[in-house]
Parts: sequence; structure tokens; C-alpha cells
Amino acid sequence: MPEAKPEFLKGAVDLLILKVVSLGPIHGYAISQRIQQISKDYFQVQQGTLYPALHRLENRGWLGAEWKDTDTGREAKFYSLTKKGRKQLEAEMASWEGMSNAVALILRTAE
Amino acid sequence: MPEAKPEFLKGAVDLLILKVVSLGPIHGYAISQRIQQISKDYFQVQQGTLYPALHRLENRGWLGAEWKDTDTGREAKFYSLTKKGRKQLEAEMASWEGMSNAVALILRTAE
DNA sequence: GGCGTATATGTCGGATCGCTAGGCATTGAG
DNA sequence: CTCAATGCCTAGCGATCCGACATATACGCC
Repeated sequence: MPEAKPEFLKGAVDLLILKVVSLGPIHGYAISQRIQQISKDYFQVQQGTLYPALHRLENRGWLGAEWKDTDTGREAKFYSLTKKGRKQLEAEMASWEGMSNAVALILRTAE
Repeated sequence: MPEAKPEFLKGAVDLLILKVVSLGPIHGYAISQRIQQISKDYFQVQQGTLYPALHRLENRGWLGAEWKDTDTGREAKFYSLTKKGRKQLEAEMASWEGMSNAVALILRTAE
């Protein structure tokens, strides 16, 4: 994060990961790169954040994992969305929408 | 929170409080009511969240406090924004904006 | 062959923060 | 008098993000 309050990231990590994984099977390291790239360097998900989060999401049945080879001929754990994960993603997107609108309501309040 | 992921609230509490206080001197209990009211019941800041947050913001020099009487003739601690608090509010609003846009970028990504 | 960097996964401890659950005191309505 | 609402507070718990560390492989370069 450039100088942003990292606290805003709380809870949103799951949403971001679920979304990126929904674009197609992808391994952990690439997930963090992709998030950073798409967000134009705004989000930089640290490894100490990323891997525990992935295990969390896997344990909750939202992600499935499989070891495969990368393009460069190395082993990596590729994650994909489960059916439950897809539902969770939609729920979290709606939740984010609601939250975002509610914050906007307050920030726009004048007087 | 109706059924939203409460984690999204992380860090945003400070922003919401600073914004509401910026509307004019107000005491703690009223702050939580105001936030709930403006957000159409989306946010319900619990007391165990509210008061520690107020002390936090006061300790950081963003809020000033003063005991005064309410309309109903009771004593209450009225908070107001300090100069530092006003700068902090603007910083957090910008930060929220950035965060919000970054999330939108990711959520809007197709393929 | 040796070295450094990028890739790739993981753990651990500290710190922060929101929530539940409790406590305490006053005011006003029934 | 009793109860709900107002108004303030703290303690402990659980969740989670981060920095630091550990490990291993692939690749380019000298």
C-alpha cells in the first residue's frame, strides 16, 4: 500500500482472492502479482497475508487446490473456485457493494 | 450489520466517526446513533467498538473532548475535530476513495 | 561451477481492532 | 417503583494483517 491505511484491507483480502481465482486456475504467487497488477500497485498482498488466507479459504471449502507445473516448468499449487466459493464470491461482492454505498452515504452527508 | 461481512468495517470506523464529528460537536452515544441513522441502519457501531475508538482518536490528537450538558439536561462528553483531526479526515477520505477504486478495478475485471 | 535474483510456498509472533458481555449511573414513562 | 433508554466505560476473545524468517528451485551471468 503506497500510504493508504492498510486497515481498509481487512476482510477485503478474501474478496480479492476469490475474484482473481474466479478468472481461472492460478497459483498463490501469481494471485498476489495479479492483484497488484490489476489494482495498479495499490494492493500488495504480503506473503504472510496471502498464504494463510489461501489456507483459510480452502478450509472453508471455497477454494480447491491442485499441484501442477507452471509455464516455467516448476511445481505450484493451483487454486480454483468451488461451487461454494462461487456463491461466496457473489455474497461478498454484494456485501462490499452495500458497505461501499453505506460509507458513501455518510461521507456525502453535509451539515 | 444486517448480514454483511463485519470485517469490511475494519479501519472504516475511524473514518466514519471523524466524518460525523466534523458535522459539529457531538457526544459518543449520539455518534453511534447518527452513523446508524445516516447509513439507514447499515452500520451499528457497538459500544465496545465506539468508546475505545473515541479514546484512540483522542489520544492521537484528532479529537478534542469536553463535558457539557445535553438538551435533556444530562452530562455527556462532546467531541470535536482538532486541526490535526481535520487533516486526518481528509487523508482518510482520500484513502478510502483510493481503496474503493482499487477494489472496483479488481471486481470489474473480466476474463 | 558459483552467485544472485526471481519464483514459489510456508510458519511464527506481535500488534491492531471489532465484538460480546459485563458494570455503573441517570432520566423519564408507565 | 420498575423498566427502557440514555450515557459512559473496561476486560477478554477471536480474527487477521504484517514483518521476518526459513526453504527450495530455475535461470542468467561471470
